Amino acid sequence: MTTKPGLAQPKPSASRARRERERQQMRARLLEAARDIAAEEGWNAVTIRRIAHKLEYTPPILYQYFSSKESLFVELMLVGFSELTARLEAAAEAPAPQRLAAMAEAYWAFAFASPELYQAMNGMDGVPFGTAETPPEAKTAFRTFRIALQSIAEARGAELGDPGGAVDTVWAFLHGCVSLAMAGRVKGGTERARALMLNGLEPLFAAQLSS
Amino acid sequence: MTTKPGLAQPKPSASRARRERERQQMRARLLEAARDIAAEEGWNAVTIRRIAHKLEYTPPILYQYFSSKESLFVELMLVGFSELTARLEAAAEAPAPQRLAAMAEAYWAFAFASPELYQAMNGMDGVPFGTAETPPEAKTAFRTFRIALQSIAEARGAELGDPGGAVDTVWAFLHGCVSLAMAGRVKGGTERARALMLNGLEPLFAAQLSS
DNA sequence: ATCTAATGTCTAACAATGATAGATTTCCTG
DNA sequence: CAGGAAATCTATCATTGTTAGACATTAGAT
Repeated sequence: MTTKPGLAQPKPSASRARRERERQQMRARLLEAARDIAAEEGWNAVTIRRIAHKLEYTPPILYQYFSSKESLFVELMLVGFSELTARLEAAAEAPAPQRLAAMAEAYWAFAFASPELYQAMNGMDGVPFGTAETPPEAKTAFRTFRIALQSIAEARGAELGDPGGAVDTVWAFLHGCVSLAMAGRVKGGTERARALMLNGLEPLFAAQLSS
Repeated sequence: MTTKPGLAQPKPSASRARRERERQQMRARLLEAARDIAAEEGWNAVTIRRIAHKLEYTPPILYQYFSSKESLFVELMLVGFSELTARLEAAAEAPAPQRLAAMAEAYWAFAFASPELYQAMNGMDGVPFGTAETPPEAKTAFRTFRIALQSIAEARGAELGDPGGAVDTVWAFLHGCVSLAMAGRVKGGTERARALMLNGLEPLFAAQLSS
């Protein structure tokens, strides 16, 4: 043995990189398959065998890329936060007077464009969240939101008394509106729920301003 | 056959009533067992065999009282709405100036006193809600809330521009706060989440007043 | 070019789950 | 007491997530 056998140093040889890339692609394909099935038939229909079959593999293949079915769900949750962040960042570019509404509409649009991801992020049984530490993808989404809210306050010549609290408050309201709407629990349907959300947004935000 | 065999008339004979009563008691015991297990170990641990074993029965017993495991969940959801209604009604007795906060605290207290029911009511995968028609238990909770909000508005010499919309809006906010807090996604923990909820409540409600 | 070791994938099986059919017991009613 | 209905159990099913071990393929060193 010419080298210490303990920790295999990366050895960035020729095709080592390709193998790793292919591995990541396979992970992505598994995630996409699970997501597609969930989007079409709901999370109950997402089974290991269905995922594997969709890619023309056999069931145990999943465990070469994820430690369990649940860990695949967790990863999809992170994908969800990333996609949400992208939409929030885009909405933050809106001119200041409409920026608040744009953020809310971005949140809403994400939820209804990808309900399967939204469900994976919120409340789907089996996805722990607060139990472990908050994942960085969620922190990023939160930070994007905070910066946007602060910029809106600034544009009004005020500032947020408690920026973190303001984000939590607004986020909770948006989530509540989406959650009830998605469950079909708002009388006038989703269109009305969206209007109620936009109505409540402004006073809720204004109350977060200080000085 | 002396009578039409089609629809068996009730025949309210002697002990027929007791049988029916016992049947309802057994249903209640099954529901309670499921709820207890969920409260102690989470909904994932609620299995047909666990429920039956807890009552010293064999698994198929459940199907003599419920058409499926899911239908038992749905029934527990209804129990949840009933218990929530009871708390809301009690809170509606508070003096007008504190009544709004009392309603919110009642909602919060219910959620954290019976998280297993709260989860069964909201978002737990496998419990359809908006799909079918809204169950009467949920309508009752909603109505209790609406009457309370209207009474608060009246006490302030105003009225709600859109009573139904006001309830949906406030409800969404409360649900969002509880949901995020329960998932451990509010920075300062549940105590802070509760404070944020109470802070946001007033401006959100005030914006629902008209004239 | 060939041998060896690692990597990827499959076959076969496991225990646990929700659910059903049919036998069996228990209990009411006539 | 007899007959039937109601309640419960035994045994079994297909499906689920998961693992162990065999097989094949490829990478890297000789």
